[in-house]
Amino acid sequence: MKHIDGIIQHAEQHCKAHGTRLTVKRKQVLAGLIQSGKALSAYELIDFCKEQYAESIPAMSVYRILEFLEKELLVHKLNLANKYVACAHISCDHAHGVPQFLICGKCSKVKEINIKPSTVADLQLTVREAGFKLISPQLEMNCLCDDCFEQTALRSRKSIQ
Amino acid sequence: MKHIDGIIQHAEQHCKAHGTRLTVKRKQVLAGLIQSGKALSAYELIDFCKEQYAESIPAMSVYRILEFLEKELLVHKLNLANKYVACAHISCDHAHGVPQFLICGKCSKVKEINIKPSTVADLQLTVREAGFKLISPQLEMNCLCDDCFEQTALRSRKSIQ
DNA sequence: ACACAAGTGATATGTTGTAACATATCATAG
DNA sequence: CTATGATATGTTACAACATATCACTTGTGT
Repeated sequence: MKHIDGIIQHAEQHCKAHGTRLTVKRKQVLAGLIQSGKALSAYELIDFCKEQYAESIPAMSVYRILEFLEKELLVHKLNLANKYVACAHISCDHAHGVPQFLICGKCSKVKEINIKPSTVADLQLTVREAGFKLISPQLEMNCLCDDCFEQTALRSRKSIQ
Repeated sequence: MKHIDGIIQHAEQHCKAHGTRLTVKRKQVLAGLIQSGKALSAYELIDFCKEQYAESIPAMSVYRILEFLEKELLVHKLNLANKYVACAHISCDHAHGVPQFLICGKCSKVKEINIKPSTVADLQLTVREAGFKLISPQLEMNCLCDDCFEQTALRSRKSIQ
């Protein structure tokens, strides 16, 4: 796909600017995540790469590569789902806000949105009052996307009959 | 401990009212969680019960029991940490608000607090606008508790010298 | 007492992630 | 152009968390 190539190129520039290298394997992993368009576990990503690129990447490497991509802010780890997803703003140059992830529990679709700063401030305050320090304000919420919601609604309507 | 016995008794009433049974094993698991006073993984809980009650409960049973206790709202699962924690409001009769969990990444201490309804409303709105349905508004955030924060601050001060 | 459902045990297996160490590749100074 | 160190990748083994399946026990209502 042309679109993905563009993103990859952009990512490569980004890495060069940071004095790091976006190697072939790293490109494959990143491209796999982008192409799949959803959150994948490390092992799902391995399978995906094997099918797409006939390239078998060992689990250990995938984890290291994901770690690298995370540091470069090209990928986010979803701790709730133990999955990884390409950053929604790879090709934007503007600074990222605090990401909030909505994870569809059925199809793993992920929507990355930005939390209203006032809401973040609210949460931060509550945390401080409770005697804790926030490590990362990244929020993750288990959801259903509207598509999957429709399907389950349909199914339950059927099962009633 | 007297205090725990009281909570257990309260939980038993709660179950009876729901037409479910708080069996011996279930009591042990719940009591273990309460007594430990922090979040435990299923396997940590097994060890804890073995030491405390000289009672070895197989992993499978513990998972089933935790699932039961979760349904009864006596225990919460912390998906971020893959751990389980006794509900902070077991002995209260008032309805629960939306729980927000602050999880200390160092010592697994967990503080269960309630989110301000207005903040919850904010989040819900954002989610709906993004085309998702919230399953459970439970929030979990990776934090450091003040104690652990102090310690790491101390250590880094030392290491500088 | 009997039948049925609920609860528990035992074993195997799946999934996610890391540790430890070996090898390969790249960049560049001699 | 090769020797060197730094970075990246491969291999194996295993730890931690979780579920599937089937068998056995116990408790409850009739």
